[in-house]
Amino acid sequence: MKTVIDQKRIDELFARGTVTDIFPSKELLVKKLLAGEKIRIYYGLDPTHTAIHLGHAKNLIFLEELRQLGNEVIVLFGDFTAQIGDPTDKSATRKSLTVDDIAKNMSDWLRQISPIIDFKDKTNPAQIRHNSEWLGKLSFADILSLASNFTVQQLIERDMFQKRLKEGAPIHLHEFMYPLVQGYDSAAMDVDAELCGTDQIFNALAGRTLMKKLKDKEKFVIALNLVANPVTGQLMSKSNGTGVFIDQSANDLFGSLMALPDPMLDPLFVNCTRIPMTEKDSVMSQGPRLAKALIAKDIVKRFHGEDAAVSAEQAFEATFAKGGVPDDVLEISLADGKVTGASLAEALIRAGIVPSKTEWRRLVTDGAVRTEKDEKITDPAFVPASGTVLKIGKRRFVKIV
RNA sequence: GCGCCGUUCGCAUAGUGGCUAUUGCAGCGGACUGUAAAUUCGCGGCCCUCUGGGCAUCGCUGGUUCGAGUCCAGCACGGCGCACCA
Repeated sequence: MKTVIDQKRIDELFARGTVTDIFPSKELLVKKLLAGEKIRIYYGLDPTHTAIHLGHAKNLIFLEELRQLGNEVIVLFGDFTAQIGDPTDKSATRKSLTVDDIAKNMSDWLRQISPIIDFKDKTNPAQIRHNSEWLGKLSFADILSLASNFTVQQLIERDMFQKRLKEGAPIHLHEFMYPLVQGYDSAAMDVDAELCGTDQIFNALAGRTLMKKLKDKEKFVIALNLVANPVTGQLMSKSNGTGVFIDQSANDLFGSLMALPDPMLDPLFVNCTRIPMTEKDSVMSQGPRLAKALIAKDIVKRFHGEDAAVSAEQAFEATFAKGGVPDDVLEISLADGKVTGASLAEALIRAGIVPSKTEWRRLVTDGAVRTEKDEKITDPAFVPASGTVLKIGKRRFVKIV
């Protein structure tokens, strides 16, 4: 496939604000793209867990755009590196994963990212590679020879290592070598460029160094920002409750996006949508709630399609703005045998709605349980009639059948 | 191998042998809202016949004690330092 020389689109892509830094320079890269030169670029993922949030996904969205422009894009699964564990942002050593864990994570990731990046395009599909393919073959002599390209002084400069040294925390030798190992990926695939988050710049630059030495080639490094709350500085992540995970139904995804704090609007618009920047002011001027809905719809559309996005918005309106009940309520049945006061709690536990009977009692006592008609349930041993719809808190709904 | 230190909730932290194991973040629920933020009030192992009661719980196993997260011994895991080897 030939590349697409679309200056407007290329400019928009690099001007959105999602790109933080480009090595050696943005001008050189853009010049290359505008000249119609096809670049081979990869984005690496370490399949250390299964939860992917928008902060990761938006990098893949960026990669997909480069693919659509006719470039050769590679999604690299770090199945080998995942076994080592990247020390980035970890004060302690990450525990090693088993080969089985990694395989499971990878198939899960692939399923989750398929909607946003096209692996099946007829003329220019995104490729999938695994770094065990080449890293697993290196002999000890190869590794030593690779290592000779770096000095301890270069590697130890990394913030993370400095921090650990200061704290007297351990730095294992295999962690120390991580940038080197990751850097070798670039050389093995003979890429022209690497896409990464700003937290990975150190590693990506190690790859740049290796490319220069081994292949005498200037590898570009495109560093994309990390999605963070501009007010609190919190990154999107599970531990601080700001992560939006992509493995959700259209309705849930829409809901998760609406629940984000307002300061996230800007980063979401810039990184996760492709609404033209020229329209940003008019979107934002509608007020945070409407702007958020618009952004949420655009994001849901990417994962689930236009129709699902529209109906997700409608369902959201009906359920939460008007206090209704969603269409797709989970249906549960009480005990097969004799129905007792404990039947409801047991059925809820079976369905995974509540973790224990004690927790159920607590919810009832707190006034969190009500019927469709907004009648509060106050008795934990309440026996609902068939057909009753129960609301537990704001977002748990069940129908008794 | 020797010495020192550590292991308490998802994460982080406190805990002079004493009854109910602290606090923060994250979480859940209520109020107010826009399922926003901020605020505010409440929850916090499990189970029951529920104004009450029972069983658990501080890495593991044993011990001392009327009583152990706390003291002792052993073990496991982790860290730091030293030594040995090279």
